[in-house]
Amino acid sequence: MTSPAPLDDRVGAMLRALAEPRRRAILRLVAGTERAAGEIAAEFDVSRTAVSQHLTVLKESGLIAERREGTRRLYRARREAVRELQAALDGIWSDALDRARALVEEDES
Amino acid sequence: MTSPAPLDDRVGAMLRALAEPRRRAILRLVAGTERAAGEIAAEFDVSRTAVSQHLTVLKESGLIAERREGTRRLYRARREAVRELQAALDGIWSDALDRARALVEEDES
DNA sequence: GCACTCTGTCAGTCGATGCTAACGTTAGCG
DNA sequence: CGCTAACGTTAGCATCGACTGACAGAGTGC
Repeated sequence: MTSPAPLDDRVGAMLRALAEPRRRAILRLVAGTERAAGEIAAEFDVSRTAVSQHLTVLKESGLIAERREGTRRLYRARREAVRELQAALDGIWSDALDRARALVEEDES
Repeated sequence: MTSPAPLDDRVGAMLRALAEPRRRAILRLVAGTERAAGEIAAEFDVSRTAVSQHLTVLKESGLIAERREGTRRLYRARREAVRELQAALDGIWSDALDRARALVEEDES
């Protein structure tokens, strides 16, 4: 499977990563185009350190992938991860249906 | 339109709201079934105050709707809001395509 | 009006997190 | 090997956000 860690953990990690505006901007930047860390950092008014930390968070959430090439590190957005997140959002309602069914059974007992 | 506030602000508010595990649990709880505030609070081991604040955050993000009935306040998840969020996530890549096109034009100049 | 219920709001505490500055690490070049 | 470039990592600081306890308000029944 694609889930070495529990699914809700990974979804939570992605949502926490996306909660930060700057991380969303970074994700948009590496969507479709692979970019190097310094290249990304140059786009923002914060230190490279801060951007590097954001990249770490995004990477650990699975939203971006890292590839090394010499001293450079290239990043790209993982669309599959976003799809997984979108599916999990749908799951909110299917879980709700399960609970509704359970309630009905309780009433019938 | 459905957007009195800029779209990215609303998306950001939703993501920030969903970043909190307890708020996700609350959202699941009111997905499909309308529930009262106290009823929701009873499901968790935190004070009603905390739950009330979570409900406020969720409401301001647009993820849930509030309806008053007597002294009670009933909450339900707004699936439309989640759909809007999912669409915004897709938008990450369409924006990327726009940028890619712009880059091509630059190269051609 | 009085009491009781259901709920939101305010003030204050404490841990989480985003930031900067200084340092460590790895790859390539002479 | 020495030097530089491109990164990540650590320590320390400031702000944010989740929580609790005490209080306030609106609705219902007596």
